[in-house]
Amino acid sequence: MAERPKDAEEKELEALEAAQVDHLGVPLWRASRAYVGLMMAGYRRLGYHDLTESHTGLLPHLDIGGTRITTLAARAGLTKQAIGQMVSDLETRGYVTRAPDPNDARAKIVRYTKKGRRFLRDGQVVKQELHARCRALVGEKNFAAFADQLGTLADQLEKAALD
Amino acid sequence: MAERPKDAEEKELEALEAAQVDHLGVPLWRASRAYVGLMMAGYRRLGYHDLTESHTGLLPHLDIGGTRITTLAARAGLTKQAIGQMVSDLETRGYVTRAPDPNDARAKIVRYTKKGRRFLRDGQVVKQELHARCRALVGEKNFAAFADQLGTLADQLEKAALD
DNA sequence: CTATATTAGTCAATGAGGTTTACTACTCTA
DNA sequence: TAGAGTAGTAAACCTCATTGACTAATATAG
Repeated sequence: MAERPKDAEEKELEALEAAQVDHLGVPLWRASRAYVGLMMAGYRRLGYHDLTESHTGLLPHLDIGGTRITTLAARAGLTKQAIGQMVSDLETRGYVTRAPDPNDARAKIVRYTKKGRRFLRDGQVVKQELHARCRALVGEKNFAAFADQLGTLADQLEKAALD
Repeated sequence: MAERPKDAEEKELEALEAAQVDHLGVPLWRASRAYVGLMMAGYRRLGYHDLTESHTGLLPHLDIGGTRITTLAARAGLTKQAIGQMVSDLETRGYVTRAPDPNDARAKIVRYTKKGRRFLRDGQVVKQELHARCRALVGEKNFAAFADQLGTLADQLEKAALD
């Protein structure tokens, strides 16, 4: 290995080393992770230690008037089984209740409890703080354009992912 | 419930409904998810069906000259146990090898196999395509600024997450 | 030149967050 | 009114990553 056995391979390695481009996926992922982390930290500071990321991701999809499992699944982009599990968790922890739908005996309606509504209210504060922080980081002037471009990117990439 | 029992609660609900702000976390998460999805789809189109997201996330951290498990863990922001598992997976699938470090008998050095280098090369193509796609979506003119702002946001949010 | 602390890596158990497959119960429609 | 479609549940499994406990090798303080 020390007496120059393969020049071709060496060249290949150098070429690979040079080609390491950093694509948009990296900052996108890092920003997303950090954002969620800060949100969870905010919730914990307010005393919500029993909620995981998936819980806090689900709750905003729940309408004030109550929502069906299937609807939640569609909104969150998950299977209804997954939502069913989360709802059970949240029920155990006292944030939501599951009641039969008077209009359809198959369906059940998930609703906030009082504790759930309190979380929702507190959550708004956390989100607004974080949003303001981002606004400051990006810069007041650029923020609107940035948010708009990010939104477009998310929309278009999701559309592209459907092939 | 139909004869106006609680005006206070009704008001509360209305207020909550109105307060649903959409924060930056949502598009950030959606864009990140879609991006990764498209990358994986690209890899699959090239015939890489045996690699998961975590594998493709790890490989770029591996230097051409080989890298220690601990170093990989630090770069990826994961525990060395987690990296150890992934490396074992990738070893089984034939993308990397694990060799003893001649300078430190405790350590092992993870290196690409020929198959691994081929993946790295193909991966560059996939990433470049996707990057170009994003560039077009955001707009040629705005792209540099956008990428820069996104990078800053990621950096700062990560720093903020350290408290 | 030991005694001790640190570092590299592994093993095993566990947990979070989902998925697929298979099923029951109800509703809608032809 | 029979059959297709829809709402939800149950169970088994998968991926990704964690914590805790451990071995072996190295570095360092006395």
